[in-house]
Amino acid sequence: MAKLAREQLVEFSSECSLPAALEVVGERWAFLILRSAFLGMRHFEDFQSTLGIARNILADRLARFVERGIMERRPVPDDRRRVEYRLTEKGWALTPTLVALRQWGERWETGTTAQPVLVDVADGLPVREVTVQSHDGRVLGKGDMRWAVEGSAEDGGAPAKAGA
Amino acid sequence: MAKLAREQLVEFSSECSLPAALEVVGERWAFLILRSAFLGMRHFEDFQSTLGIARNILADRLARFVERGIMERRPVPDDRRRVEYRLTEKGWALTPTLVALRQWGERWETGTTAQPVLVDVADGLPVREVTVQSHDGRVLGKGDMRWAVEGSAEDGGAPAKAGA
DNA sequence: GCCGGTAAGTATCATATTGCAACTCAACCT
DNA sequence: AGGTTGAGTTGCAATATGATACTTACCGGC
Repeated sequence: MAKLAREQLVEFSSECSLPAALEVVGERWAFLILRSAFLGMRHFEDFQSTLGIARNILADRLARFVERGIMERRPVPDDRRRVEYRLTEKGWALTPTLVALRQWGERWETGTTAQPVLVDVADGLPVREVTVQSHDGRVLGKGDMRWAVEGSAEDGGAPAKAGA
Repeated sequence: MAKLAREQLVEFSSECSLPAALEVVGERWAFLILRSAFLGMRHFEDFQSTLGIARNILADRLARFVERGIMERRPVPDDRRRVEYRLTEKGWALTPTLVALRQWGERWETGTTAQPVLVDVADGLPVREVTVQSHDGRVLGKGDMRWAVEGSAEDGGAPAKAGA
């Protein structure tokens, strides 16, 4: 990726949506709680006992998730002690992020593929590695992409319309 | 995604590589520092001034990144006060995660596409949305994937061996 | 309609992490 | 020499996290 001028970096820093995302999922435990939710967990006690997280922290995180629209909190009609936390569409939309992070950990940290594995329901085969791809689906490596500003065609390429 | 038995969830929790990944990039500031590095920043003062992070924390994060193999620290020969921090291959491998997170923030938090945008150097067009895909490249949505254990086919497949 | 137990939290206090500002210290610049 | 820059430390205040204990509402059996 080509270097940018320093002013552009500063600008990027201030208006990028990464900080916004991190405000929601950047705290300790956030991804781990989400992972449990992705796997089907829904109740306070389940999150608590499997993760070993302190109860007050868990309560705080769940409340924040609900507040930020990542999870929905709803009482269970059958048993009025129980409450269900379930992912909203916004929450499910974090799947690629979570999978990418896990795959990175497998490749570069643990070195092993852990169970269970995420597979395609259609054929039971494991999902692909999550990658950054061009508009037409080519997998892009480190040298194949660059940061571009607005409609500036930089090296003569087509005007970059909003998208990344 | 289909639900898993509770035992499987617990097992997953303990051996999944997500915690391993989070140990490296799960702290506050980690992704923001990485973002700056992806954009081409290399020096302590640049990270510090653009991010506004406390100097001691920055020093700590950079040292940890180096320790974990995400960045490489090397003195600049021309000016022996200066030090360069640059991403290793392992660090660059976090690109999909970072891009996925940023895209999520754009879609669900800020609602706008921020500058600069990541584009394909070949044609200058913005990269695709990062998605989870099947082995043959179909984009998989929430209902199109499930967690499966070992080489077990569909439901009731081979006995799920624990461990690994 | 009491009793032991479960579910989802709060409250309290100890420990860790972060943030801020000032300081060091070698190296460069003039 | 004297001032400045780059890359950090140091010391202390402000937050966040963690470990228990406690509370409240509810269930199911008797």
